[in-house]
Amino acid sequence: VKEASSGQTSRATLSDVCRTARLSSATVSRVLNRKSPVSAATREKVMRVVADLGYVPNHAARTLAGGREQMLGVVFPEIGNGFWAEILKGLDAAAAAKGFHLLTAFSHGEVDEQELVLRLHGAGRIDALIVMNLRLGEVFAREASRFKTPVVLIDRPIPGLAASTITIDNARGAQLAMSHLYEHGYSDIAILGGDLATFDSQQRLKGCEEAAQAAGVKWNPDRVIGGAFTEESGTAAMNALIDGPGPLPRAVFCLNDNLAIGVLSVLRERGLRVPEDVAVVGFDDIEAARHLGLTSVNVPLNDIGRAAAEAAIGSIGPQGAISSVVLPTRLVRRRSCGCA
Amino acid sequence: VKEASSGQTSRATLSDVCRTARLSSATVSRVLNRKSPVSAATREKVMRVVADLGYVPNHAARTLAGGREQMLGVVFPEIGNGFWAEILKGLDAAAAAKGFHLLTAFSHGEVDEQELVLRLHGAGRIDALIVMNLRLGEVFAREASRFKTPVVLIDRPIPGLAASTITIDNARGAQLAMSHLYEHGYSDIAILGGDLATFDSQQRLKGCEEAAQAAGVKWNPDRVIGGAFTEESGTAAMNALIDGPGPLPRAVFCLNDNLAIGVLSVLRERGLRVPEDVAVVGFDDIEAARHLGLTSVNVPLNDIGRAAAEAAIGSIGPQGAISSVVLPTRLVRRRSCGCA
DNA sequence: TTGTAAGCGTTATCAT
DNA sequence: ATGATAACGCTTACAA
Repeated sequence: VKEASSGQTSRATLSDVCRTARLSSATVSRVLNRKSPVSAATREKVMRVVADLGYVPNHAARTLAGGREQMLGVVFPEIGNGFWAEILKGLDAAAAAKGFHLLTAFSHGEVDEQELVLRLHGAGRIDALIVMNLRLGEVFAREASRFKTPVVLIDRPIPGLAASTITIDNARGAQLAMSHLYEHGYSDIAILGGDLATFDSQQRLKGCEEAAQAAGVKWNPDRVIGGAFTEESGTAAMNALIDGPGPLPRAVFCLNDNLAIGVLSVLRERGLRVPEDVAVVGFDDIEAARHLGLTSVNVPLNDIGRAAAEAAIGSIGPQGAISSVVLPTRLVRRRSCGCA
Repeated sequence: VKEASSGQTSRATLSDVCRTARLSSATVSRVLNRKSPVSAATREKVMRVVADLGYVPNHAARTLAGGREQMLGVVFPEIGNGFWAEILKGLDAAAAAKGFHLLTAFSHGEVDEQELVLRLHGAGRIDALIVMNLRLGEVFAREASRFKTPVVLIDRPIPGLAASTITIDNARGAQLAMSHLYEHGYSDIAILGGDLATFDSQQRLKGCEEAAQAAGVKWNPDRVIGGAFTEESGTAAMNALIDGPGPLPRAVFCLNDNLAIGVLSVLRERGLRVPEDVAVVGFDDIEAARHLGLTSVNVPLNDIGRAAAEAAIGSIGPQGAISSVVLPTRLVRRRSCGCA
């Protein structure tokens, strides 16, 4: 064992192993990489020396010599609901299972986002890139499509970018929520959304409409209220609903839980009971939903991460293939909709 | 621009730049690394060619040639309260500001933990390692102290490991909480903890005792109840408190918010009002605290991340130094303690 | 100020 | 089955 002046172990190298084992680098490399012909005796000797010396292959050298980075780049938006935390766990589990590491980064705005993506790519630090919910436009998509590094999109496809995508069944989730509300006997349901032009919004709205048709209820676009996907937007919309000229809806379906949290607080402050006066259902099933007894559409975050990692790893190399998976959503029933 | 058969851009290399600019690799490298003497004209020419070719230095080669990885390893416990999410953001911001990337990994249990730490080290993929709240024992510490890679500990120091540490002022936080409760006029306060042998627990308990002394209240160790740092443990303890022979405490200070959440739910179910019948204060100020109106001791997660990244980066290389910082905690007052 | 050349630690292609 | 040896793309003394 070599000792540096500081007294710390300086890494053993391949040639240290070669010297000690009296073998060539080729042979040692072969046993280390489980490549073709090596005698059992040689293999054993090498393994012993490796263990003795505490040798661990240098990653940079390996990569440079043609290997893979064994690393997945992951870019999350800095802002946002914090979904990425649970997704990241799923990513990690799946990546670790296949010997991959995660290089995570947060983007701050669109410019930063592009720079980040380009930089991760360019330096060749990653074998594949996973990006979530970003604002990357089509111009960027065209540029990105020239990358050698495969890309996995979480949340929505980007037109013009040949990338794997992991999405959830937004329409089905919304449909489940609305159908459940109809089953409770509520027919006048207001729908609170954020930016209605969003991919997610569009899909969820489609699900709402399908549920209405299935329930034989006339679809009323006037009951759909846009805004932002925030708590504040929820309180504003609910206040408007109460103070406005129209009748108070019997139920409110919020296109995400943040909106629902805002709605719930308005309802409580103004003395309206949930679900007796107004029933409320959210979307996303964030942790707060549990604490508030909010019925909500669950999004399988962990599975999303897992699927993303698998898609990413599966798309690496010449054998790699683009894939896209849609994960199921399900309704979690709590107090706010009228269930026990 | 070279084109691979697939039609994708294959990365330009240093020598491509050299050839195009009619300069030597040394010169180009110098301008790229802002090293000593290069004429303005040369610099400009190189920069133009670099831009033209879309050249980005290959990271593996750079590292192999003696550079740094520019990468911080981050190991979080897979289980746990999800604190790491916010901490990670702080880490990312501080690391990105200094041109470092983050290699994140989750540990599953103690064995996996050690293996993970050793592997990240061994492969030489990281310049420093940041670990949070792990169960690494002293045996491991002795081994780890021989690493060349510096280590930063988040949450608590490990005896025998020369590492930088980022901790919070647990004692002060608990003291603030208890003092506030005393100020409200409550003198009979129960303290709910998890594992009381924990570093955090010990410090928080010390703070409680100090607050009692400062308030002139006799410190009663019998009012300290151990268990686990979970919601379930909180409900169990609160039920015991209600059903037990002793008097119902006027206030409960929970050593973390999970416990407090359990307490709150018991109180609601059993018709006891908060804070009129029993006041409750938690510790950690997790997001649920806001939704529940729970007064709690805030932990500056983002700052922890930032401090950890800075400590890590500051400890790299021969100039590196071990540092340890204690971050302040503060009380966030909401309904549950008796404040508006 | 710029160029030459020797590594850095692996992998992989030849021979042997 | 094993051994030379040439890449891989970059940094950095040392020369010029």
